[in-house]
Amino acid sequence: MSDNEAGVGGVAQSKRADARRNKETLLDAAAKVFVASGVDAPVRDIAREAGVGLGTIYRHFPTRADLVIAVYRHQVEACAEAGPALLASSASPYMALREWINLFVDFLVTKHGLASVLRSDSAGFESLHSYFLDRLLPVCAELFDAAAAAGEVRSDLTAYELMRGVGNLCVGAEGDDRYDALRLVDVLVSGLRLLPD
Amino acid sequence: MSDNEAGVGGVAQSKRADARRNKETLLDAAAKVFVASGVDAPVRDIAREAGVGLGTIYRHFPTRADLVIAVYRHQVEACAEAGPALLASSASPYMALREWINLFVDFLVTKHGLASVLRSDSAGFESLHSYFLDRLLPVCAELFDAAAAAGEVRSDLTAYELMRGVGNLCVGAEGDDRYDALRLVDVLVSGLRLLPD
DNA sequence: AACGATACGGAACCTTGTTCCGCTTAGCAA
DNA sequence: TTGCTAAGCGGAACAAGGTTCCGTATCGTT
Repeated sequence: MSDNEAGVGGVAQSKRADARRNKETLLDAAAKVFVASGVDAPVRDIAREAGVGLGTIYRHFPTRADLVIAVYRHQVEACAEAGPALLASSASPYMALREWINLFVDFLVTKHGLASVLRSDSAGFESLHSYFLDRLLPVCAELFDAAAAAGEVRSDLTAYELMRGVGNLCVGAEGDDRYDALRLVDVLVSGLRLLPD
Repeated sequence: MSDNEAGVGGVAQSKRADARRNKETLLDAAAKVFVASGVDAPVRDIAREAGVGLGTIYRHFPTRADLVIAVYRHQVEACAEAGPALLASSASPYMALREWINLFVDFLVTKHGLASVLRSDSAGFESLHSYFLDRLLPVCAELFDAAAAAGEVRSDLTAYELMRGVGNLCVGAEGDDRYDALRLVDVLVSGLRLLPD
């Protein structure tokens, strides 16, 4: 992590509030543009979307690649942080798991172009996949275990299997209108349920 | 195939001799530059290497991608054509097979960057891999079967297995100085030999 | 030898990543 | 509140690479 980030779960730190705000704005804008135009979208488009100058982007992210990586990590982070929050706020562990998986699927489908970045052997991208797993698997496991402990879901599978299952259902989404990954995942997650009968 | 190419095994046809010559020169120059600098080498470098202007490149290959594809096919083609030629000129089918496999390995190691092109989902690159197999497997089989028929090599494996074996030995070559794919392949091919004892 | 079609070279153009620098402004001190 | 100053900002300018265009040179034919 760079020098001006708080630890896990923190938010960009900086002397000046506007700088912090801009960095956040940029990450959001970049994410939006990446979804709309793919990860190859020009830096200028992101600057425009964020309403900032090119210089501002390059101060926060020295190269284009740094921005892509930051967006990816930012999204993984957001997804990870949502886990405990949902667990605390939802009516039941199962509902929390269900909602979290929706976020997760959003991320998977959205990252579309980011997947190719993961494969790339360009400098700086190689550790993203392991980061992804390291960060999200424990979160998924926490939610899943909580639901299992509450007797709401079957427990004859692992959190890893669940994540893989969801992930695989999302493969090839986007581009095939006849295939709704979100719906399939919903079916899968419904299938987890242990109905009291 | 474009409109001004002869059929399989042919060479570029064109009204004017200089145009034909230039196309050939370009393919060679591009291959050379790709090996030296990777498939991302600038078009200008290729023009310089070939000693022609940019316009010449773009007349023969409407886009950069067309050039890459043409080089790839050109090399597959050259490799394929070499098979029967070697069979006719070599001292024995086994020696022909051995020499052909050297060419094949050259191609594999050389295509290095081209491999990434094969994976790419950019327009125009998707059919290259199947072209590769369709064209080269029969050639390899012809040489292998000839050597087998002459009793020079063991015949308890298929040409496909041989190609896969050689291909796999070449994976990860280039970039690891401690690994010499060429030598390993030589060992493998030597192992094919049925020594009269 | 002359001529028309074909091909050539490379300057010019466009897009995109990156750098640079004068101007603005947040945060602090008096 | 008012200055002060360094952190930040915007965007023009630059660099690099793909692509286009067109005046010129060359080929093949008559």
